[in-house]
Amino acid sequence: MKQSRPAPTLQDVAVYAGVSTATVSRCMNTPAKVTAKTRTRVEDAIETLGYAPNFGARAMAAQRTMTIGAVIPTMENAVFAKGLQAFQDELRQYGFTMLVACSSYRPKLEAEQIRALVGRGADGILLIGHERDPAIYRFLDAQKVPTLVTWAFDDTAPRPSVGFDNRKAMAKLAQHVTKLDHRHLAMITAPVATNDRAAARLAAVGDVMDAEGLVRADLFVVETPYSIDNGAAALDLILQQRPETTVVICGNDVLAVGALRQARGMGLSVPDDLSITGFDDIDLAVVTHPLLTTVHVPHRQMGRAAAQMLADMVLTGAPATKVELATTVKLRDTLGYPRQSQAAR
Amino acid sequence: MKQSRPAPTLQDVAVYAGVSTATVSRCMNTPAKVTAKTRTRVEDAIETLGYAPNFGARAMAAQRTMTIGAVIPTMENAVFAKGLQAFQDELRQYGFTMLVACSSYRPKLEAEQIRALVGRGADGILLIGHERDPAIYRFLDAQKVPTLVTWAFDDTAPRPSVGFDNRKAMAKLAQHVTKLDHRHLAMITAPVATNDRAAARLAAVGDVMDAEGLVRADLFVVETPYSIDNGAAALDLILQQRPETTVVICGNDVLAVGALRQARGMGLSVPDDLSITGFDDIDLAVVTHPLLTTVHVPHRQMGRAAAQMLADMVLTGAPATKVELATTVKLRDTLGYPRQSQAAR
DNA sequence: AAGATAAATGTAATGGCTTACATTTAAGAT
DNA sequence: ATCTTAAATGTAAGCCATTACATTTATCTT
Repeated sequence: MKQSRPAPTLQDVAVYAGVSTATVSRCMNTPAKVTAKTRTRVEDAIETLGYAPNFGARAMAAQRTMTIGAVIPTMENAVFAKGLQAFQDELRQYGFTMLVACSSYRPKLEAEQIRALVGRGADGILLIGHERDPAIYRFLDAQKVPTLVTWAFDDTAPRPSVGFDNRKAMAKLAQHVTKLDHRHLAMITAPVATNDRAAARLAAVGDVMDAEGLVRADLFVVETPYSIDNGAAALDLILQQRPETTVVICGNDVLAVGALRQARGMGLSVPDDLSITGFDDIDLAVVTHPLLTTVHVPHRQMGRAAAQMLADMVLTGAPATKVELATTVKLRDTLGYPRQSQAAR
Repeated sequence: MKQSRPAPTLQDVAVYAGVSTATVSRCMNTPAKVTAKTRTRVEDAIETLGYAPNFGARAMAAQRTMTIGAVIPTMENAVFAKGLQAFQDELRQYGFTMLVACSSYRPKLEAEQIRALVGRGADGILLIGHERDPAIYRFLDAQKVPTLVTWAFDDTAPRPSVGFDNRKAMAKLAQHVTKLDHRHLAMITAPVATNDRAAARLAAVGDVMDAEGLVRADLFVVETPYSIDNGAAALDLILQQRPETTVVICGNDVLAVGALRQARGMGLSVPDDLSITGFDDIDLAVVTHPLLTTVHVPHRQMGRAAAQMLADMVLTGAPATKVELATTVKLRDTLGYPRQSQAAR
């Protein structure tokens, strides 16, 4: 068991190299302050002893960890994976290391993980979406850990954030839909209770319906967790309950792809018999047939921008700001005119 | 800056609650040993002060972190994301926390990250693939950190591992290919230099060619990094250089999907004009048209099994073992007879 | 009600590293 | 050669939670 582990310490290295612990420490942190000769001697000692600095001790002594924590809902969602990869790559430029935790969309778990990350000495925290128990924000404030919210942009929220306005973005797409004269809309969305991005996208569709003289309450909504199969099942349900539906707006590409598969499996032609739209513009969207109409989100850019901002906040105590990134509607091949009004073409 | 951070300590909590630090510590670690009354008092203090235990100090004092480190090539690859998610979920059952780092297929970076993870007190390490600088294994041994290799299985390797035999798995698929009478094969693979899984898959195709009386050296190979676009470009190159090619075996699904897109974009019918196969069986594979013939890898199962094994190794010092998981060839719609011999159908 | 025993709590040493400050060594000036 | 001054190195205090051991308090016997 671990107890028996006699890992070499700074002390051991110092003795082996015949210098003081301070010198060894300097070799690792401020090499310029050490003679080349002693440095090589120390480096050799480190190598032969197989020494690795004890991070806990270092964090405690230095009061700084050069670590940023990120809590995302899940790694399985390609959008987070992509954004996070960019975030990490950029962070490395600043000398930071990233720690990830996944909350599986469970608020309790998220709170726990935030605490764990802070306890681990994270110098800054990256969070997805604004909405969470105020106690968490209070905690973060008490700990004075700079926190950045991403994947969402909300002018009214008090926190710094780098993201896009989910409501605006989805509204843009929904406008395209209504402009094509669709009157019977349905939506497949991720569960909105613990996901403010999903909720915003759903609300956006309602907004547009209102504006276009449709009845918001007429929108048929199916909530289901993120997966291709669930998207397919949801479409099935929609067609059963509301066969008059002409367009299915999906809260994300994965659900849309599932819906698309199901529609085609049922012998429907997309978009001639039924239109389907997605959101995120992940790789999936450009390999389906027909190509998915969706909303492009600049995941990479978002990750990179978030890294720069958070690094700044931590390093220079930079003031909190809000950055809004633009999304673009990608009109591809799954959105067309509703079948009733095809003559209007 | 961080320096000014007066985060509450155990001491602060103890004072606030009017007890000793030991009692506070016990409240958190062995609540049964504390009176309900004092416990609530302490918990209140923790809540109001916004206290979070300092992980570094805890690790140092307890000599154990309940943390497992994982180093994967990249999060952007869905297979790792999926496996890792399962790994993490299972790990939580045992009370462990997972730390992830991404090496971007750069051996130097991987070594660095392994060191960092060990320094962070990881009680165990999960690695992808066997092949790496022996110095790393020596280091891990010196530190006595249980290490598990996954995503690969190799009887001859001395380390414990949970995975599948990439060579065998690809050979099974290649046999299906040759059985269909393809004689002009090409392969699109990830760069093999720092990726033993990719190398094994490539080697497997050669093995089968040899066994079938083909000339291994005739296999036209294109190495390119993981991305849909790269897969597309590679197909283009193949068709330019070896127009007689009848089947393109891809090292993974992402490359295959790119190749598929390109083939169809060039007006080729798949599989009538050209066969294409993938590897991994990720979501992408079942949304393309036609459906991708590929090798199914039990990512989730692998993640779960790895978690159990590694947790055991850490907790009970369980002896190192090797577990081989089975893969299955998914014959879907992108593999058919070569065009020359269509008459043979 | 006294004594024995168990439960609850407290005391203080410990772990590995960084860094302010003290000291030694080397380089440069005359 | 001698004295300044700067560079290199050393000394030792502190960061914070855990836990063995000591002490106090509560519970149970008889």
